[in-house]
Amino acid sequence: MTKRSRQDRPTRQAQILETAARIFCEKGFDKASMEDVADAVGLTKAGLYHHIGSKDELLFAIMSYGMDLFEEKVLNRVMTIADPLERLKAALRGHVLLVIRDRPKEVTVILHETNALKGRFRDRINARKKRYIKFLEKTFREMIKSGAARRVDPSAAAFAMLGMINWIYQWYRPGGRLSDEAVADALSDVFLGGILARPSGPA
Amino acid sequence: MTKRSRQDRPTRQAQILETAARIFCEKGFDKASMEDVADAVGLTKAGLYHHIGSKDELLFAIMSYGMDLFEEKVLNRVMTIADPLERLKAALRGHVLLVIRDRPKEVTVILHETNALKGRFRDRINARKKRYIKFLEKTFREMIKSGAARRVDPSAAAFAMLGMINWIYQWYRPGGRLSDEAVADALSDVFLGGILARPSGPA
DNA sequence: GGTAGCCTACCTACTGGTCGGTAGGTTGCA
DNA sequence: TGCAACCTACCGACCAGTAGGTAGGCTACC
Repeated sequence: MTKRSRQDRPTRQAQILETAARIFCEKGFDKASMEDVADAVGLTKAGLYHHIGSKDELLFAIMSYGMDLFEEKVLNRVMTIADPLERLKAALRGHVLLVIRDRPKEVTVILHETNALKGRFRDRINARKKRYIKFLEKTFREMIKSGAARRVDPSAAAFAMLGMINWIYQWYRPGGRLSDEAVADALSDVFLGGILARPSGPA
Repeated sequence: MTKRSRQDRPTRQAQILETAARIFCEKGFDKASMEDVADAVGLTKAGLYHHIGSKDELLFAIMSYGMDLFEEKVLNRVMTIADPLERLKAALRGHVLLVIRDRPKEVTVILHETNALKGRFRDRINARKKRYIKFLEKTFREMIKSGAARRVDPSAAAFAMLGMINWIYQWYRPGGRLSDEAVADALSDVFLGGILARPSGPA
């Protein structure tokens, strides 16, 4: 699969991945034709197929790269934090900032084209997603045990957080009223502290 | 566009909508062919086209019906509640229960095929979505003013809530560990009260 | 240093199949 | 008779993928 060149061509494979991610993101996997991708890379369709095995395989490669990005930039960096509260805060903020500031098309493709992948490809991506969910659930359980969190349902909390974050790409556009940091702050604030005023005591 | 029959055939149109919604939901709009829909309805493709104008028009009709459902069963019922806290609670619970218990395929199609619609069709659906967002933002502002809510950003809170709810269809499967009511309770709890135990006092 | 052999990276031209949509005919009920 | 509700048969467009060729570079050996 991954062709290697000494160093005269470290680009092509990466360039194809990046370009295809952008196009799948813009037009959708089904509506984007391989000719669209080939044109954008500056190849013919047959030339493109010299580098990749199939459209499905290309999609899988994009998603795998997206998961690599997420795990490298978020999950792996926070997993080792001992205190569950700090771990959650870091994951929450890191995840939001990843999708809001870096906006990797590869991650958006993961979110929007879940059903486009089939069989083993799909299973492998889903397994990596599940790993993150388990991580969140475990963190919530530890927070509850340590008294840092209320007795919320860990699974529901995990999916609520994921929903909040994974929906961002549907509405957030850079250059809006709220800055990247402001959005990250606001969403963290809502998720951690909820909407309601404290039932009693000072604000 | 919408053909009308006196009342001998109130079924066909509705049957087509419902069936097409199911199929678009299962296979995705792009991958579902009009022959798939026609077969499922028990017609040929040409027979199906006797009732509808185009595939896009069919998708628009499905989404419009989905918005009708949502507005009738949720938005219109809670809009008149005077107290903003009770209004929000009712909207939150009603919305979650709609997507979790009734699971109208039409609503799922709205969420998953946003980009499939183009031009005026898209604008009309988006306008109805925007109306709901404005409603939520206004409710949050009233809650803050009345002291029922913390000083969260109303827009961010609205999108956080929408993300949480609109993501449900990605993970919730009936018959799981949590009942419909339990999921509605858990998500309401997380969103209203947040994750943290009584905080020491954030800004 | 020349050349044979081979390889990577592409290209042109095509296939088999699918899909949205339609023209024009048939059927059966009012 | 007239019209709604279908059908058969088809079109043109497009698409994933491929067969088979070529240009140019690297390597090995003389």
